[in-house]
Amino acid sequence: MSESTHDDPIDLPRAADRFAALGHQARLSIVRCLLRAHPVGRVAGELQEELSIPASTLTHHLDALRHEALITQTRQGRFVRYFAHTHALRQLTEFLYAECCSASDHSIADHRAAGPSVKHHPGLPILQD
Amino acid sequence: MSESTHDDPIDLPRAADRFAALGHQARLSIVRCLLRAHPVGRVAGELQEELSIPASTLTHHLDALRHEALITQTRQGRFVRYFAHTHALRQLTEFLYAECCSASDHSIADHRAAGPSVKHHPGLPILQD
DNA sequence: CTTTTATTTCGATATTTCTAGAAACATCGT
DNA sequence: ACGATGTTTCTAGAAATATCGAAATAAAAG
Repeated sequence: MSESTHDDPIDLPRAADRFAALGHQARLSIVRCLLRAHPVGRVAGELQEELSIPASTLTHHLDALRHEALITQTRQGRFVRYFAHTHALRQLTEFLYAECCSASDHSIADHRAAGPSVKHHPGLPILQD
Repeated sequence: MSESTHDDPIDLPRAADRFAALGHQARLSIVRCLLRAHPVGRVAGELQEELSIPASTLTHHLDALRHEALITQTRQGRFVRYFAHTHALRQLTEFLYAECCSASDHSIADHRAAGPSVKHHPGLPILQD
């Protein structure tokens, strides 16, 4: 029990790149499929069938995910098996969660409450109610 | 204790669009800034100063985030104040986490170990070495 | 009502990303 | 060695996204 969720916190530019990698339907499908198949993984052909896209397009997306270290690959004979890189994915959720957990959900409901008012110097946006 | 984190689970195309919205350095910076400032929020001018980008570019990114419901806005006199939409952001982390939590971290370390062999029909991808 | 401040809209350009066929490469079975 | 199968590389056109100045809009201040 030494390795619960010990992180290297991820930096913002990297997080943005990784979010971008997930920001495509085909690639997010791949990642979800690999997470569900974890730790067995899936070979490229299986992914291709699941996604119904041309092989070259699939490879392109797999490269993009691999470049961001969100998945890994290994050759098994004629097949290439892909795996979700769960640690990298967890880092990503934690990037948001770290900031998000302390934020309670006031904002949406009471927008109006956010009141401007009480201005000091003109030009300085004060919040306060 | 009624409203812990009860979700509408988010569907994949929407999740992909939202990840894409986060997949840009400027926009991720905006979101992080708004989360840190939550629930006070930030007016556009404050965000612009923090990011050091032209106003029109900032608006463009704010529109993109708003279109994906990741942030909200409200006018306060001459100012427009922006807020993180924490629920939508949480949904997004949960989209990954839901699949990710059950996936323990075997894959990276023992790629080679990937599993049993026993090939049946040629053409069926079996794992194992 | 004119000016000043805050922000958005418009428009045009630059850049990146996506898509997918064809050809190449890798490995297995015979 | 040959043929079949699985996957990647190459290529190029199409589509989407990013950038930002200039003009337009909104609201307060003078």
